[in-house]
Amino acid sequence: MFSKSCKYAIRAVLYLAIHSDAEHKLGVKDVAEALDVPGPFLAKLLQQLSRHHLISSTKGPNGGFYLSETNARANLRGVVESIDGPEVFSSCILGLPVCSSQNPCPLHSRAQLYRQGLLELVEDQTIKEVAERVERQELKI
Amino acid sequence: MFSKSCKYAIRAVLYLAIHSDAEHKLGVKDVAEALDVPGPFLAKLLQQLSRHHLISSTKGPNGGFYLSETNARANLRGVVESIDGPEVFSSCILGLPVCSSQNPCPLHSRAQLYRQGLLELVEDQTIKEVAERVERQELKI
DNA sequence: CTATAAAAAGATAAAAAACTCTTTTAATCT
DNA sequence: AGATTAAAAGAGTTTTTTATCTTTTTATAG
Repeated sequence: MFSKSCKYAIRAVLYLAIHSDAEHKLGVKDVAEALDVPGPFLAKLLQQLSRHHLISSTKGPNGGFYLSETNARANLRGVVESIDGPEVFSSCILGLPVCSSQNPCPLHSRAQLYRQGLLELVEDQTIKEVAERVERQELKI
Repeated sequence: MFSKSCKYAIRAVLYLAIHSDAEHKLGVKDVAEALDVPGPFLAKLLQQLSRHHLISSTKGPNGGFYLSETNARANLRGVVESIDGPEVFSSCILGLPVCSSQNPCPLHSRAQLYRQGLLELVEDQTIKEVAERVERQELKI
C-alpha cells in the first residue's frame, strides 16, 4: 500500500513525536537505530519532511530533528502525501488514466469504500494523539 | 496499492471474461492492444495466471487465452494473490515484521477497516458479475 | 507427417525504488 | 574567529519492478 519510504517516514514521525521536542532534538542516527531502518536513507526522508514543514530541524551542535507543537497537532496525511504523493488517496485502483464517478472503472464505486477507510486511517487523529496512544499502550513502532 | 502487474492482470482477466470463452480464445496481442499494455509483459502475467488455473489457455493454431465457466465464477482475490502475493491483504500497513491484534502497530485497528474494504472489493462479486456490469454500463477497462 | 501458430520458458534490458557515500552549509560552543 | 557538530544537498550504487527479446514446446490444420 504505502511505499517503504512512506512507512519509514510515518514511523519516524511517531518516534519523534514521542522522543523529541524543541529542547530535545534527535540525530538521524538515533532515529534510524531505534527503528532499525537504513540511516542515510532515512536522512533523505527526514530532510524531505522538513522541507515540507511536517517536522522541524536545526543544524549544528545540539541540532537535529524534532516535532514542534504545531507539527504534532497535524495528522499523518501530510506525511504520506509528502512522500508518496497526494494521488495515493485518489488514483484509480486499476491504474486507468481517467476514472471518476462520471467515468468509473469497474471497481470504482467499491474502491471508494476502501479509499475512505484509508483516509480516515491517516486523517482522523493527530500525530500527537497517535503518539500518546503508543505510549499508553506501549505499542511497538 | 496493487502493483502495476496486478492492475494489468485484473484488467486482462476482465477483458477475457467479456471477449473470450472456450470457443473464442484470444492471443496475448489481442488483449495487450485492447488494454494498451506492453505485450510481452502481459504474456508473462497471463502465463502466471494460467499456471495458477485462474485463466485457461491452449497452445498452437487457434490457441490462446480464455476464461472457462469455472474461471469466471471465481472472484478477483485469487488473481490479486497470484500476482502480488497473499500478504497484500494481511501485511502490516507500517511494514512491521510482527503486527497482530495481540501485538498491534499504532495504526492496526484502523487499518483493519480499510483492509476489510479491500477484501470486499475483490471478494464479494465474481469475475463474471463484474464483467456483466462492465458490459451493461459500458465501462472502460 | 509437415508446416504453422501460439503459448511457455529463459535470458536480458531499462526504469524506478531503495539505499549509500561525499561534500557543502549552517548553527553552536569555546 | 575557529573548531565542531549535525543537517542539506548532490552524486553514486544496488535491488526490485517493469518491460523486451529469443528459443522451445505443443497443439492444430492441411
